Amino acid sequence: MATEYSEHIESQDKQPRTARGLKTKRKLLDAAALEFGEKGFHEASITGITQRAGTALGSFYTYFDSKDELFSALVKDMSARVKSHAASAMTEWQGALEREKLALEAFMNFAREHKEIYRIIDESEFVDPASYRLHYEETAKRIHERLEEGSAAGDFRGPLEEAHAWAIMGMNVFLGLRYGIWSEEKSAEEIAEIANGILAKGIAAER
Amino acid sequence: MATEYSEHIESQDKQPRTARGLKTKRKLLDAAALEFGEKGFHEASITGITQRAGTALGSFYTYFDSKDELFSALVKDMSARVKSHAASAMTEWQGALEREKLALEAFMNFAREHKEIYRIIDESEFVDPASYRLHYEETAKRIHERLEEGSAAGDFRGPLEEAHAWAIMGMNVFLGLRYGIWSEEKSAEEIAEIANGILAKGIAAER
DNA sequence: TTGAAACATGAATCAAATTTCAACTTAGAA
DNA sequence: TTCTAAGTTGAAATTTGATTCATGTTTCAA
Repeated sequence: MATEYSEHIESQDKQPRTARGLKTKRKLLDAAALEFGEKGFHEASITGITQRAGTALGSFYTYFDSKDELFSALVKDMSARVKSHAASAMTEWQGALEREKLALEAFMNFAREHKEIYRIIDESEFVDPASYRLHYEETAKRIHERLEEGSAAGDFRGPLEEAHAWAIMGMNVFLGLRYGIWSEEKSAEEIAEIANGILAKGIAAER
Repeated sequence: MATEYSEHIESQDKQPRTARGLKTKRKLLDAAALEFGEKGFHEASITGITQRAGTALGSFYTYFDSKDELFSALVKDMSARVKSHAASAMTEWQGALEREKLALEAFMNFAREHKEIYRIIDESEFVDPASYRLHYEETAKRIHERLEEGSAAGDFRGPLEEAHAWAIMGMNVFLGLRYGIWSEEKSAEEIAEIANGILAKGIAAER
């Protein structure tokens, strides 16, 4: 074993060692989020990224091994951001049902404010499938945990399976695309209320 | 006006004029569906497509103007196929709720049998956004019409809006991805039943 | 203050596809 | 049977953008 610590963490990208380097890497990351969000992975170019960042083309390779590696890093970063944003929005809730409403509302607002994040995660299905899958599997797992908690608390009927979580996640993602990204004709609250109505009582006529 | 009919339908690709040509174009289309489905748009190559089709590289350009144009044609074709498959599966139904179940079940089975179609439509979000949008807007419209019909028949509560249709579509698409494309651990019927349970009565505890 | 490591630069290199094209073959109407 | 339009072929031209690298500059610990 080597005596140095953390020396061979493979695929860890080239870390900056000075304040200047850190700043440059940050600029590249931010520029890349914009460029990828605007143009998509393939239309985006390293040239475009470095131009936005205001650095030389070559500087890109001081911090990243390749275009793919950068995209991958970005997806993981965005995924974490979505997660943490949702979590922080679900602090104040009365019941499990209301919590789901807050989750969707937060997601919708986040999508509106960060359309580039939505697009990057979505495109990872084709550019970095493993990250895409991980993102949605983890998201589904969190939803499923909330559902089971809700069942235990008597708010939800049981048993609710993983598939219920995927159904809810799908609803949320498509509503986010349609009413968050494509148009903002309706408020996030309004949309969240509609989805919550489905979760509360379905769409069947009163018995 | 020209006397010939249908002479200047722009962007109509180069139509074959003999049986041989028709056959070649068909081979290219089928090969392309496989190639795009397997590798995705950017990893796919014209070379790969013509090799699969067993034609020369140059023959591709006898029938298509570009790789993009071919992809676009394919998306529209696949979109129509999904639509018609779903429609033909929804013939025998007792009530509006059951009809939605049949629709999802059909979609799941179709996704399993034609994973390449699922992928091509999904990737069109980035390669040919207009077609992607059209596909989902039309699908949502059809769902919405079914919902309104269900309300009128007294099966569904009213009023059900466009957003309800998008929510249902999102559920279906994500369940299709998770339990149709990624794994077939559960039967389509089982998954459709779970989703239908949500539509029937939501997930809240009994009042 | 100074020297070595870190960082910045952008022209040049490399790689990988798409698309073109001129020569050749086949289909099918007259 | 003949002749022309339709179709086929694959090597070569183009295009496009990622990646390399030799040179110059800046940082910062000693």
